[in-house]
Amino acid sequence: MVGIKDIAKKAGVSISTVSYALNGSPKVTDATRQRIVAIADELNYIPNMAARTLKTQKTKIVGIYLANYSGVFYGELLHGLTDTLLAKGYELIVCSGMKAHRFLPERMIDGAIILDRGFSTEELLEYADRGHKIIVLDREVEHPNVRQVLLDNKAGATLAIDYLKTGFTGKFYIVTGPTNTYDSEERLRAALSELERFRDEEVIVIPGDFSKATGEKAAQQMEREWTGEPVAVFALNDEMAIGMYSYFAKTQLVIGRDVKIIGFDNTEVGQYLHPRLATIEYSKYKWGAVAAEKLLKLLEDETVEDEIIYTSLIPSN
Amino acid sequence: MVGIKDIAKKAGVSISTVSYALNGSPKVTDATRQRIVAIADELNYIPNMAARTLKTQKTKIVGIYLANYSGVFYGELLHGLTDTLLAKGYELIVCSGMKAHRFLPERMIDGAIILDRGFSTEELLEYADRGHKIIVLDREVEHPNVRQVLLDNKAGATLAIDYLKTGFTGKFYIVTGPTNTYDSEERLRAALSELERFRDEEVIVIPGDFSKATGEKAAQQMEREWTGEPVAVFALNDEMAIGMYSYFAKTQLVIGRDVKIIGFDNTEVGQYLHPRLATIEYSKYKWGAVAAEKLLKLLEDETVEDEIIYTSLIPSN
DNA sequence: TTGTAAGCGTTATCAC
DNA sequence: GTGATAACGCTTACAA
Repeated sequence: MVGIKDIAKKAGVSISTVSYALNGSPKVTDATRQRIVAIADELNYIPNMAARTLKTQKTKIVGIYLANYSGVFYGELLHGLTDTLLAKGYELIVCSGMKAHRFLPERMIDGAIILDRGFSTEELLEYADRGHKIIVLDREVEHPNVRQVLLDNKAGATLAIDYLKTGFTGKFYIVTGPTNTYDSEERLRAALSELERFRDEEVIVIPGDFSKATGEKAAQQMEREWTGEPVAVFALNDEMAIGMYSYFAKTQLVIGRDVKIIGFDNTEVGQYLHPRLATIEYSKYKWGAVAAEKLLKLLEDETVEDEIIYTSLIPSN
Repeated sequence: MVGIKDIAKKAGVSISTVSYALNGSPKVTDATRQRIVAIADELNYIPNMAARTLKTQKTKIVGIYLANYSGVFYGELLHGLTDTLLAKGYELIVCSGMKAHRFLPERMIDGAIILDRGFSTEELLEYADRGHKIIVLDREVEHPNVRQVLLDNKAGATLAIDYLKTGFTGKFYIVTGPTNTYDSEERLRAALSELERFRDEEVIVIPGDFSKATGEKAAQQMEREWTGEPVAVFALNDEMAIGMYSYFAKTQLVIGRDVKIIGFDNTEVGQYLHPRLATIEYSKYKWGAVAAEKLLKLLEDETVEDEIIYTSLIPSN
């Protein structure tokens, strides 16, 4: 392996001069810098990041923790993240799995963005206490080293209920996400509170877990409980709504006529369903971009506020 | 930051003893090990990975390079990768963007898996020459430090053509991927050679780039060239086929009657289209699992063969 | 402007 | 079985 030592030898200067030259320090003349840089890439020099990190305690890498990799869902989010990180000289790595949690305390990454319920809030706070900077996308946390960029679930859920409500009277269903999930609980709370404004309605809450499978099970239950009257359902995410489409397709019940459905997230698949899945949309790109921006500011010790990502309605057709 | 030095002081032993104890060396008595381990997590000790890496030149991390994060496409692939890597004590990080290429020569990762045309073969060979181990998923490379795990595009494309051919006579279209892409070229070559077996057919090749947009443009061209006779089209990936669905939906031409389409990749969206998108399927999970397995063997200096991932047909309905 | 040298936190090679 | 101590490759005072 060729290091600055080799370059120094070949250039007839000391290693510190090489270091200065390569790091663009003004302490070195342009002439020597040019000479050193030339030698460096003639020798195919590549800096050893471990050595640099050991010294500087910074890696210029941030990690995003995702619960699972599935779904187009994350694509846009990651684009938003990388676009703003790369612009500031940072790299992004996507982490998953418990063992990768160590990246933070081991200082392999300078900061973390979390959208992963598998990362417990206690653990997260432990790292925050150690001084690590964190942005959470899936919970509320109060800590000087943690900021949150959350979806406006309340507004989204309210829009969803209002959508279902227009031109419809009858039984309401809500299919929830996993318990103790911020997004699910917020959406449920807001939906119920909006429904309360219309005292007369019956609402049945079916527990789900944001998976297609629980969407199908929920649809099955609705079929069982079918009375001949149309029903409206708010699936707290698109994934479950898609599961419901799959199930209803095999029954006599037709979506749009017997069952009115709305999801949440505006995943790609939804727009190809018949009829198009009504859903709550938000900019995943912006979500990522804002999260990255906040994290960078936090790393620079600037003052940072929490932020909300707004939502809007996409009706069916 | 607490390091082995602090533990040593508190335990009244030397740092080397602490290092031995923490790394499970047999050179230390169980008694002292227990004492040291106890002190270590009492002090909340976390090993510094930069220091260890600097010394050992190994990180136990492998990187996967993806061209873009979009699509459910990668979800399964990544699952296959992580499942087998974690089982062997390795971590996976997902890399994207040119700057992350440095992770390999900088030794931030022990090895790489590549599915990213942005990573040029020259660069790749340069790293391989430096001794880095690489698995490629998107090209053919001959090098002792590189192995390939490729799709059986030939079989897949042949299946696709045979599918289109059954019960159909008329004009054939093929919409390609970007030029110089292994998968696109292989599929095109195999498709054309299979079509040649039926001399009588006319085949029109439309250049695309695997994006939805070029699929739409191709569909537009087909509409323009429409003669009233049904046409069959092999879109070299699902993404473009989906774009074609979108376009044809706005025209008089109906898929299944006027246009027979098949894609490649079996992406999730395809199954929700009407009619279901015919496509060529393969196990993305297995693709990832095999790639990871090969890389690990390469890292252990075991002998490793290239491998092929088989494909099968999913018809429309 | 350049050189000397002291770390950064480990691991690993020696002695003891 | 345990303890000094020399690397690992780099950054950065401080000295020249």
